[in-house]
Amino acid sequence: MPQILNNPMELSKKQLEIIAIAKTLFAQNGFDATSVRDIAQRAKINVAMINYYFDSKENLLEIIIKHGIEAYRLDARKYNTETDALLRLEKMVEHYVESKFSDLHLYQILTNEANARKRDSYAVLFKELRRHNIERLREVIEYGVEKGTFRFYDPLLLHTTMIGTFLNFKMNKSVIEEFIDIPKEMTFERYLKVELTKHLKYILKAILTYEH
Amino acid sequence: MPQILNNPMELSKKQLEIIAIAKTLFAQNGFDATSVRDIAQRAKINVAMINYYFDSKENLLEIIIKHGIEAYRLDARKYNTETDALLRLEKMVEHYVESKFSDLHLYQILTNEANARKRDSYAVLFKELRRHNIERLREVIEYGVEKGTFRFYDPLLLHTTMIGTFLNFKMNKSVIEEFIDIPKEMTFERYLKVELTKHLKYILKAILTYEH
DNA sequence: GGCAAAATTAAACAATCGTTTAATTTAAAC
DNA sequence: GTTTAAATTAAACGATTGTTTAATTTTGCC
Repeated sequence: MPQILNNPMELSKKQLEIIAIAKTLFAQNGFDATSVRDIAQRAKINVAMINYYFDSKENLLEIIIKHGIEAYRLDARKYNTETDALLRLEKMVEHYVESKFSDLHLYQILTNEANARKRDSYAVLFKELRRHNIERLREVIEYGVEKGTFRFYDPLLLHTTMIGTFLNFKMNKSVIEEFIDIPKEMTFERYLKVELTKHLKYILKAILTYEH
Repeated sequence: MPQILNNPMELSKKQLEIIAIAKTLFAQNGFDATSVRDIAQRAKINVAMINYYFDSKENLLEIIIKHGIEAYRLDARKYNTETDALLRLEKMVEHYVESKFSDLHLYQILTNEANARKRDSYAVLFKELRRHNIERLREVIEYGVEKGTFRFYDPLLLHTTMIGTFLNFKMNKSVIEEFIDIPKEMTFERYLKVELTKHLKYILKAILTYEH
């Protein structure tokens, strides 16, 4: 008699532990290249427990995504306090990077799987999330235009550049390590976060204030 | 007695046909989610022929990558004819987008697999390619700086933004189709190429001429 | 036409996959 | 302490995986 998962947010400690391990493996090796036995071994549980807890491997992925996706939703209240358009933009970038870094593994899974599995329910969730964030970006741009600080620029294109830069930055760890020597006292992730924030602020300001 | 593949560039018609089909499937579904039987069925050949021609599925992937990766190498002669720094930058972007679009499927495979399989030989090739292209970008930037047209900006970061924007633009087909209505007489790919080129030119010019 | 090499086939291989079963242990409730 | 449900286990399930085998067909050459 398996435990029924009516509410995906009500997860036991053991389930959260399995989720954390599965998330890491899915992000590192991909969904298909990760077997339920890999997960079970790392979590020190019996293989059958995964089906007992999550019904199926596919459903485990769905629960992982549904459980974490809200962390990536831009919250306007986090930056709308700034009245200066440039400062508001900067604050939005900080909030944006912060939210992505809150769960890097999940975001990698989302980008990998949501594109390979366009049919599934979480692809819809991902799309809705993207639409939400593009709208938030549009608001910040239009605010700056009203204030006379910005020229208007397509938020869809800007969002594409932001997401793309973020993902590529994160994926190219090995290349970056080769090109730049990171201060000893800094972790790579910390460095990534600081430099990415700086870079994104710079390019967004440049694009939105560019006189062509 | 299988045919030995001493020179990966000497491929028969049948082999090229298999490669084309495998490339599409690997890009669409991922390497692991594509079975050799899927490939054989689509190519209308016996499953054993894949091992006969390519030794193994893994080796097929390697041959696909090695066979096509050179198309992505930036060739300075394609844009160095321009003496104006801005025009040279624009020409480089055109050449850059053109090269990526010459084989979209392969580029998707590269980004998906080169990150999941850091150990393999083609990951090294991919890294070397990236290094080459970053250096070409650096030259264009420094040329503009010498001419007094540009301010210097880190080519690694710029390259990250270019690649990332490109990949995300390409992956988000469904979102873009929702936001923008594409002229009936235009294919989505064509639209993607035109808009991406325009966008990349704009943001690069903005970043490199930004007065902060 | 005969012959050797290459190409192609169906079938089987062992390994691994996600999942289910049925038995057993643990935990909670009374 | 007994009872009932939940948790956990080892084992097996059928399906699919990449690959190999051994037999057959096709091809190119003299």
